[in-house]
Amino acid sequence: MSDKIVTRFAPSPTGYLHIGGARTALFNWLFARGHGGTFLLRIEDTDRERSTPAATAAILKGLDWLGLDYDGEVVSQFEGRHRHAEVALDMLARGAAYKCFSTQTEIEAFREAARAEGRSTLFQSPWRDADPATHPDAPYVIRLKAPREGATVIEDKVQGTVTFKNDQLDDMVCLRSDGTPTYMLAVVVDDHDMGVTHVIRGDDHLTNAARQVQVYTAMGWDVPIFAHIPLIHGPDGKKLSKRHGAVGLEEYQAMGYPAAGMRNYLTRLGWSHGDDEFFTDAQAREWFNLEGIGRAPARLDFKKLENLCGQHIAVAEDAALVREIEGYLAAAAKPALSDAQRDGLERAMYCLKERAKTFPELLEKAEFVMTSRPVAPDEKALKALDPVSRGILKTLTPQLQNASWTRDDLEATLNEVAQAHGLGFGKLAGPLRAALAGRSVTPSVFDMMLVLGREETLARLDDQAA
RNA sequence: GGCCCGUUCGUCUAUCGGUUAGGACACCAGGUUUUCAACCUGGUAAGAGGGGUUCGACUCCCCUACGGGCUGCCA
Repeated sequence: MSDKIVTRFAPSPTGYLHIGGARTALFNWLFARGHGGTFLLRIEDTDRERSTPAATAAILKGLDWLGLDYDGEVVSQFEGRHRHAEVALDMLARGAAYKCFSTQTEIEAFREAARAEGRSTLFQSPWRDADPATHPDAPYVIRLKAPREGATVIEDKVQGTVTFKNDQLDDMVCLRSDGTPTYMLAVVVDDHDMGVTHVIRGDDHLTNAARQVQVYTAMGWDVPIFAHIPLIHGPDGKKLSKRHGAVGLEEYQAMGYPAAGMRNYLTRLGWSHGDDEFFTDAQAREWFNLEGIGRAPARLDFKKLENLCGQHIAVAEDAALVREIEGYLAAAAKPALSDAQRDGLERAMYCLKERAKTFPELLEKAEFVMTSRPVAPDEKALKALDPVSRGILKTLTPQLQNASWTRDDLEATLNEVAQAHGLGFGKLAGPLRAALAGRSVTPSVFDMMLVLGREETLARLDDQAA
């Protein structure tokens, strides 16, 4: 295949960016970027009732956070409505479509009767072969004159060859009675006009694909390559919904997952490249292919997400992490970092990033560098600061006064002190940790001393010493 | 109801007719340890059920069960 690959993500702006939609976008992006292709974004806003600018904004924000950049301008499907109508009229002119004057109440009655008799509820319009001379002066929709014999076949890259008998497919509405196009028509026209070569989308569109192929055929257009990917399910195997917790991508940012970890997890969910679990964006782009996509729906597993996120945090650059954490704080509506905190965080990052899976966890361990004197110990820290321990801290100060401030020397000094008191190092580390951080969960005491520096360290010890 | 898709350890998956069915996360046990995290060693754990086809099926076919999707002048 020498033609350039063009993919697209086409969400409808009716809410937040669904986690499943985000994965669909990711697959399209990965496929395009990995093959030197183009990744387009089109907002399916033909449903004027439900589409909102806020939802579009949420989608853009979500894609931006996930790091999925699209080529060109965002396409509004609604704005192409005249073009869509033009195609509908074209099909009408060439006899591939027809005007249907059946009212919605008539159709409803037809379906009810069909249901009652156990017949197929697919609507069969009496106007399909009507003589135009008999057309009333009334509102009408334009329906596709779909073939009734034979079958429509989808060659799907994920689902394989899927055959639909044409008598199972109805004459879909292309143009509504108010003259606006339906989604079914609009996708086909837009995908064709935008030169989309690969349609990668949720498998809830698999049946739709058959109807859409009929439009391509009616217009004599090339049918794109389809890849219908399985939907994501909740931990209980049911379709993912709000009762499972987070479904909107923005919630994941607010929970403090790094975007890189999210990308890795989402890529690996339902797609595989041998036994590779943890990979970089570059590797993902290089490895991603349609063949590796599974056919069964996958369930969300937060533990695995966390594990992957932890690995990505560990290998990320310090400055980049600080920036991403600031984004997290904003998304979670938490107080922003002060300049001093930002500096401290970056200095301490080297010892924080290897022990956290999420940003809240990282920030918890960063507390020692985020607070300023006097440090207020929490309950657990207070327990470590009993009178005896406070006494030991006091004897520590002179030793530290003259110690050279390197990890090795601090370690040696502290071990000596512990021995002098006949204690294991653990007994000394507890109070030290409490005095330095006011917390019981922190990086190693040596790292804290190094990050804090001699002066601050001694001051904090002095605050708690007795 | 009709049509379509799916079903390997708890979870994500490898396998593409011949394997002691592999890996990762999670879990359990032990080790290490300065709290947390990490790390080391070992372990538990899977082909939905039933029929075929075949010398041989997780792999191919059929049926059933279960899950999902579509069946809109929603997308």
